Amino acid sequence: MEFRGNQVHSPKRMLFLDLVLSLFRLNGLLIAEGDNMTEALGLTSARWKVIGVIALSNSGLTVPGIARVLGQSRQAVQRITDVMVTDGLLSYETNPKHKRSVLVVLTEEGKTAYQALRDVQDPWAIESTEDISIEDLDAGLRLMRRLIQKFDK
Amino acid sequence: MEFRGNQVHSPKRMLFLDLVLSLFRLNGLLIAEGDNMTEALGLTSARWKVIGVIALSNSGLTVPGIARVLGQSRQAVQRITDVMVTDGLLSYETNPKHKRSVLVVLTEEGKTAYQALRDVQDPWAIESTEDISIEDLDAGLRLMRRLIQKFDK
DNA sequence: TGTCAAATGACAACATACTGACATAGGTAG
DNA sequence: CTACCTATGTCAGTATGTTGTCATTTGACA
Repeated sequence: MEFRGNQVHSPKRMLFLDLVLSLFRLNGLLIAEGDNMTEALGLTSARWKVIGVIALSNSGLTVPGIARVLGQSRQAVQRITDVMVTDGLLSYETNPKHKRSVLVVLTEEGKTAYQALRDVQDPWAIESTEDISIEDLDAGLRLMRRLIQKFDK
Repeated sequence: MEFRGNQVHSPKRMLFLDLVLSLFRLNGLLIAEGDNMTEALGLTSARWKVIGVIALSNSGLTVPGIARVLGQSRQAVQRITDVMVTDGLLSYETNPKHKRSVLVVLTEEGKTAYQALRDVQDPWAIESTEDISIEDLDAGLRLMRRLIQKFDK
């Protein structure tokens, strides 16, 4: 077979693959940003993701529930939450709706950590978007949600 | 301290954090898509990322160079390329510009794998964007590039 | 009620990725 | 040319995340 490394690319296809590569790259950069930002708080990317999801939820969340929000396996979340319970950031509470699947809640220490997270995250979010219009952000968000809906089945 | 979980959020800040969370989610979904797509080819996400970067580069790439494109640590890329050399997909060639830092190139088997990757990736890219306009894709790409430039320092 | 598929917890094996540390090569300023 | 800083290869340790498996619980349905 001849190597067709220079074959013709459809513009739309190249655009989309560029988008995917950029998304991979930005994903890594954002995790690094978050890690740097929360380093002083003793948090890591895996931890502030979990804290964020729990803090934003109104009702109680189970481990598989957190995993569904984050799009990760329940085992990965379980491992993180176990460590965070040991560290005092989270606690497991009995779930009236399920005998085995407990609810994950923030302890007082966890709430303090979330507040500290907010205190660094808010200025960061403002600064990061200071020269980007709300319209551009909204368009980007809508595009990603369309793609998420397409792939999340 | 009182828990301020319901405090006021600035619209732009919420929009941006929504965008970040969606990006995390979409990142995971795209990797899963790629893994499913390339499962039959014996590739994994880490591998098709490396193959893609090498195939798209005109000049030779070193391990740290691939890492820079992908936004990953050189050690992580080194581990992947070592395995891929063992498996016959890649080979290391002497770098005229550097005594120790070799160039990573696709072997014939690697080129075949890239072609097989293209054969499944192209229809996927077309199908994934069939109801999205080029303008929307381009706007999303420009937004991500702006953010990448902001964080990549 | 009895049965069975789905959800969950628990454990294990593996893949991926980061950081730190140290030695060597390359490039540059003096 | 020397000294110094950066880039790179290499090894080690750790964190994160996936998949697979099995037992138990839940919920729906005949």
